[in-house]
Amino acid sequence: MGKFYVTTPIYYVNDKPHIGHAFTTVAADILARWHRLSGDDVFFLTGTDEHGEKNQKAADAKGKTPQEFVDELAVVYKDVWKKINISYDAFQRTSSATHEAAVAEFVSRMEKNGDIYKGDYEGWYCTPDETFFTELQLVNGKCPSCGREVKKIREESYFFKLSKYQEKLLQYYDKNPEFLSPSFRADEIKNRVKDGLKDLSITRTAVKWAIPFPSNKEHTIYVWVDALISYLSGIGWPSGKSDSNNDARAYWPASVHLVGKEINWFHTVIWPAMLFSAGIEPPKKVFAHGWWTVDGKKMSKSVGNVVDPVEMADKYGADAFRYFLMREKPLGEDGDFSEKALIARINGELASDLGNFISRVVTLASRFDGKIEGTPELNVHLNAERINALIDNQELSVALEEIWLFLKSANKYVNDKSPWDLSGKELGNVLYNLIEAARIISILISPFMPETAVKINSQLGVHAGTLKDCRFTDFNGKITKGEHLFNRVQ
RNA sequence: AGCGAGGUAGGGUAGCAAGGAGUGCCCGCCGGGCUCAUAACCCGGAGAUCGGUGGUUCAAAUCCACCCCUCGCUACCA
Repeated sequence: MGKFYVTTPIYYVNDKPHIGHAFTTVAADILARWHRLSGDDVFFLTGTDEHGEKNQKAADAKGKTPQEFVDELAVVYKDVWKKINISYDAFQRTSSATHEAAVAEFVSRMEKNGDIYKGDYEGWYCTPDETFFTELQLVNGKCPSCGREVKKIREESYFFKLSKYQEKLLQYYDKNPEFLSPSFRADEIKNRVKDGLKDLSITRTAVKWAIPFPSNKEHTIYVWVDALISYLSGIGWPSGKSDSNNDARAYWPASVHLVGKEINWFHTVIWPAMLFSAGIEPPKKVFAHGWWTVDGKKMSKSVGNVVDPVEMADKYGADAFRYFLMREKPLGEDGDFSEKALIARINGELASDLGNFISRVVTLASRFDGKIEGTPELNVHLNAERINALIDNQELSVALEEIWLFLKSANKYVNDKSPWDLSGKELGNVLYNLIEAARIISILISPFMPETAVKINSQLGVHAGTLKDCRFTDFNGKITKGEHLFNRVQ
């Protein structure tokens, strides 16, 4: 029984959550729930990244203070997570007082370590887009997003000596091969680090809605540096006080940061280097997940194909949506979302395989007036260790596949045994195997589909079990036929 | 351009590091079985020059070389 600390990125609150946010957060939720089932001491952190010029401008436009503005947006996130049953332990906001204190302390430690110096930041600025670009990003010397002229801007900035940590990072990667996950991302990062690291500009003078730089209040701290430190401030670092009233400092180093592949660089290079500088151990693993396309196209506001998790949960149920996200593609890979594919999985796997199985088993058992007992026979098809190992390795879609193999073997067992032709002890034995299989399946799917697990348990008349209960034992429940778990979508 | 990932029946995937008959899974299609169940469940079948060319080998989806195609990343006012 170990400690398990999992994080989602803290999301930039410029818009409401879409399927991408939901995907990361559901995956983290399942890892957290699974580790709770296995008896681990779990802490699950999510939150919102609330500083930056964009929020400042958006707030101005609405005649609100930035704080009022982000207060409203943070609630939107919390509501969505509630809707899809996210069981986070703390929700960290970068505009909170405890976070700001943590950032100031962290940056001061970096400075004491001699890793911060004053210099000039130089970049190409596109005035209409209000965005900075690097030399490399420019397309034919023009703005890469709108194609218009850009101008060179130079301003005073404090820099972090990222370059100093090149060797130390490479050593850390080699000693901790799991840190760069999935493995196919490792070479990508290593090669780029080997090519050399440039020092990082970590303060700004133009952004006011941000955390002040402690030793020069004319400057504010670059939002990414600010945001990364939330993984520490969210568990109460350094004071023991946190916004969740929970001193959880002992959970560090994090077991796994779940991040999108677009922000892998920040988490696997900049963040561990910052931690080295502040004298803190890096996280054990950063897992970069893939992206969703929608109906084969890139998801974007202008195309109008952004998938709203709340709409999906309303239409198909939170469990079905969660199941689809985890089953359709491996966490690390890209994949495609479509309602057609979602409906296919609901009808084929949730209604037909799972729902129908529970239905037929509960009906058979509820008509039986003998004692449901016997000898385990179906247990040979259950591979709980493998499922556990797969989830430990973030292979959630394969884990579901493995659970479904067990489910399918149970469905086959019904046909092979033809319990409708049996009676007495013989029937009691078949029902025993089926009911126990149903009870174990309910435990195994509970992290993925918590609402469904509750429904199955209530039909079987048993309490929610843990991973220890995933074995064939005596059945002591009371069967009550209930509603269908999932209805077919026409 | 550099770096990385990928191209396997109609669609989607696993297999590739440690070569051994195209082996597996899901959907779809065709045929059969069953009647407990949500027209569901179970069984069988058809369908693939494993992106292309060349090489290594007794043997290549798997190793090597070259080529074609698809996709991602390329960092700093997110």
